[in-house]
Amino acid sequence: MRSNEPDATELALCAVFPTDLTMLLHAAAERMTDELDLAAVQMGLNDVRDWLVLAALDDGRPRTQLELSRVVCVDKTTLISVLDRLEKHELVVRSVDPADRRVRIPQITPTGRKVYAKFAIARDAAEAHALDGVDQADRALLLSLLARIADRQEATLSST
Amino acid sequence: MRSNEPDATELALCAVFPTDLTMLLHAAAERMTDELDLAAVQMGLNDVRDWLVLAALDDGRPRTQLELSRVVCVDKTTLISVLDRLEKHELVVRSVDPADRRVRIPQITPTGRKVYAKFAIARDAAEAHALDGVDQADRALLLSLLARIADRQEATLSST
DNA sequence: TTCGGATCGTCCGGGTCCAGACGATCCGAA
DNA sequence: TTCGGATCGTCTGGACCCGGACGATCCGAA
Repeated sequence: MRSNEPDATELALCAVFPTDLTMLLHAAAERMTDELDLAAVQMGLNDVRDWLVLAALDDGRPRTQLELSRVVCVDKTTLISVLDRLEKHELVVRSVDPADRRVRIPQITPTGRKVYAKFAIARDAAEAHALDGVDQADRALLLSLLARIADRQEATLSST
Repeated sequence: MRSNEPDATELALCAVFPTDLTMLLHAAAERMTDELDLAAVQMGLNDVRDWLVLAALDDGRPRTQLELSRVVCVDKTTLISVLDRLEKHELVVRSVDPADRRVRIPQITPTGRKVYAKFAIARDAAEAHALDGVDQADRALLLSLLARIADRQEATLSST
């Protein structure tokens, strides 16, 4: 029950760390994920990694599992369980590369493509909702700054 | 060794999902966290939760563990292990509220304050680095949009 | 005072994650 | 051809996370 202290404790971390970039990034990502996870489970996907992998596969470009794990930033061992689940639901198939029988090429199936398309609609709606009332220029700026932050670290990492 | 395929596979997920808000939020948060985790470990903290808790305690406002767990968005059971670790390193102490012996009031110690201050410098440097070259107005816009996204969902949640 | 329900911090069980080890396979050198 | 090192996907051990249950404590009603 929240009848005792309805809003006193509800001050989210934004109230405590109003200007901390990292905190805000986390909180915002969390909020979006929560909303999308809800949509994802409704159509049989498990969590953010499922549709993340599906999204990466949706462009049809062949990738090995290792490449895929790097692209979506999921540990290769964890990726196995994701692919196992998706394959069980017949959303992807793993085919062996005839040129190199060590590697598996996960591919999205027509069913998988359909599920992902349906999910993409929900995703776009959620993102549009989150940015409701923000004009186009500001949205573009937000996205570009985020992309800049996301990419920046590659330089600092490779300097080791 | 990255001598074989140095940059071919390095195209991060921004290249795959250039316009997806949620993805970018995740990636950006991840990058910042990676950088800050590095700084945190160097001064004896464990991961993002440690300095998150420390940051919340640094304002000196007394909070119960339950309140604290809500503020920093950490499960109350997980918070216990965080506090155990911080207390072992003498960065915080748990004192019993004399008015209600059920509750514990975690408080930051002078040592903890010192460690956090040191970390805060590294954090500010990392964030300044991430936004290097972005003018003040754009930074403010970024922060406000992130805060907006982070807070937005409370409304949609409480509507249930 | 006594007592039942509510709330605090903590503990336990099942599930998940990831570093490291492993077999299978490729490829270049001899 | 043969062989040693490198790389692929998979498996496994130990650590972590969190929902639910627990004892301790508070507080209002009788």
